[in-house]
Amino acid sequence: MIGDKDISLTFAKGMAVLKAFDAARTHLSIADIAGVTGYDRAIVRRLVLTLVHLGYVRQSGRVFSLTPRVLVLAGGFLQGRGYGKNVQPTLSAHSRHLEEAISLAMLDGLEAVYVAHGDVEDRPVSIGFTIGSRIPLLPTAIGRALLGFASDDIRDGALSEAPAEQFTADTITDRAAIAEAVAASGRQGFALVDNEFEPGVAALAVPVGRPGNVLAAVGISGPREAFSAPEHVERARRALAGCASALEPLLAD
Amino acid sequence: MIGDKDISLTFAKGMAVLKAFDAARTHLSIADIAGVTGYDRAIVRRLVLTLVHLGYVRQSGRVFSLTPRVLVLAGGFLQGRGYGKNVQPTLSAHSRHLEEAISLAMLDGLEAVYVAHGDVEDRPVSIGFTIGSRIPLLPTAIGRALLGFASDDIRDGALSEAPAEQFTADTITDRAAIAEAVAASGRQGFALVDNEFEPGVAALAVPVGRPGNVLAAVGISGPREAFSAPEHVERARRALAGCASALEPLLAD
DNA sequence: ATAAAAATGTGCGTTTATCGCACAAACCGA
DNA sequence: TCGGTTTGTGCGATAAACGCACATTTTTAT
Repeated sequence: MIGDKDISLTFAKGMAVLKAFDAARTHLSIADIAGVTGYDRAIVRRLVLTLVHLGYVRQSGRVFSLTPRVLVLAGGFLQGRGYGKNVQPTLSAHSRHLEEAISLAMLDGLEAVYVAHGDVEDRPVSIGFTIGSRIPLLPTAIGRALLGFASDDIRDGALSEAPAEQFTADTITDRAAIAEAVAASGRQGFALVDNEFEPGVAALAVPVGRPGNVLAAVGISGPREAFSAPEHVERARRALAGCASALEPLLAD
Repeated sequence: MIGDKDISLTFAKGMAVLKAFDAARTHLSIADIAGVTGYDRAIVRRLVLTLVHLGYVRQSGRVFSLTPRVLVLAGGFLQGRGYGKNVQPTLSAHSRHLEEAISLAMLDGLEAVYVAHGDVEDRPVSIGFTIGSRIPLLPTAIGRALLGFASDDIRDGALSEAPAEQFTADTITDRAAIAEAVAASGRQGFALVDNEFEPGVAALAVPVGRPGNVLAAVGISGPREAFSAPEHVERARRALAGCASALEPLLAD
């Protein structure tokens, strides 16, 4: 465990300021950031000006916003693992073959993060996820696929601590019921979620990796009607499993 | 100008440590990071352990590497501007229509950064760029398209300070000649680069925005033979110009 | 247009966190 | 197994950061 003496408080505060800029908050004043982070206004001022100085944030009057330079930090992760050369083409090829846009996500604490995305023609845009989008674990197919193959401690931790928010009328929020759904996902090697996260939307996901060591999950989503035929679901499941197999060697460190 | 007293040195050091992880360096030891950043080993140790504590970096033995959580920082930029709902679908639709994978990049200091990417069937993967990939300005179509529409000070600064590296035998490295090519790009509203950045590859790019206020650039690349027919280039230019027009309102702050 | 409220800029004394060195311990490579 | 390299750690010194209060600027409401 990292001791207090090994933590740089100033750096941690700085990262909290950087993190204050998110999907819901793009243009923030010093007072806004102080509100979000809880830090004194003078602290926030120095830290955000440091980000401006480094080029990660721009200032327009009293309002600050992120610059594309923050993408370079993500590029450090994606480029370093050859995502552009290997993962993305694999995902794109399987998306075209399945004629569904396949997404790839990874566990990140008590949620998942979109890491890559295959594209296909004329797919309806739902929530509009991008690389870096956060996905709740408990009500989503990708989340349940990840947890179903996660190690015991990670799964149990998420099942007891991840937010169990009501997204639709059908969202299961009872943690015991979610645990059972996750266990079933683990046994059958896929997760199917119907109308629990996005109204009118179903999703199917398959883990990448092996039980106890989940690297990622791949999944598709669409109007729930598209998932009502069992043979269609089975065809999609097989295709996602094929995609997962192809991706596994590319994602192993 | 931000005064020294408004800069947090510790936070700036921390960001330098985070930035040490890049396309070429994914797994780094404390000694490696100290080498890359020039900071004392003890400083580096505290800062990288802070990143581990915050979940952006993982430690395996003596080696540290980025986690998917850094993508969430990028998500702050992408999600906040609706890239998933608006920019990406527009880029994808234009890519399918043109039957070429169109990339979107933005200026970032003395280089450009890939921000989004359209996908098409069976496109050869060249360098394997991803979101966050850095692109040199002087030898690339996207770079020249950006500079051709940039404000005078940005363009002149880049022309004198951006690296003028020799990527191929055909790379123009004479700054006066590059300046002329950039000026031509600005006048004609597009840049065409042939075999200057990737051997055997040509690229075409169009700026998004208006002269003096460039928001981004869109571009395609492929085997130079594909760009040899003037009517093909003109067709692609028109399509990219249409894509740029469609994207402009989406990218304006 | 004006006044009040809110936000920001700034200086600076105080405080705390960070620095950085040296030695011990652990790890790695030959 | 041993030597070289790297890392862990403690801790006194110091620099950086804190944080408060007042001045200034900006914004909002009337």
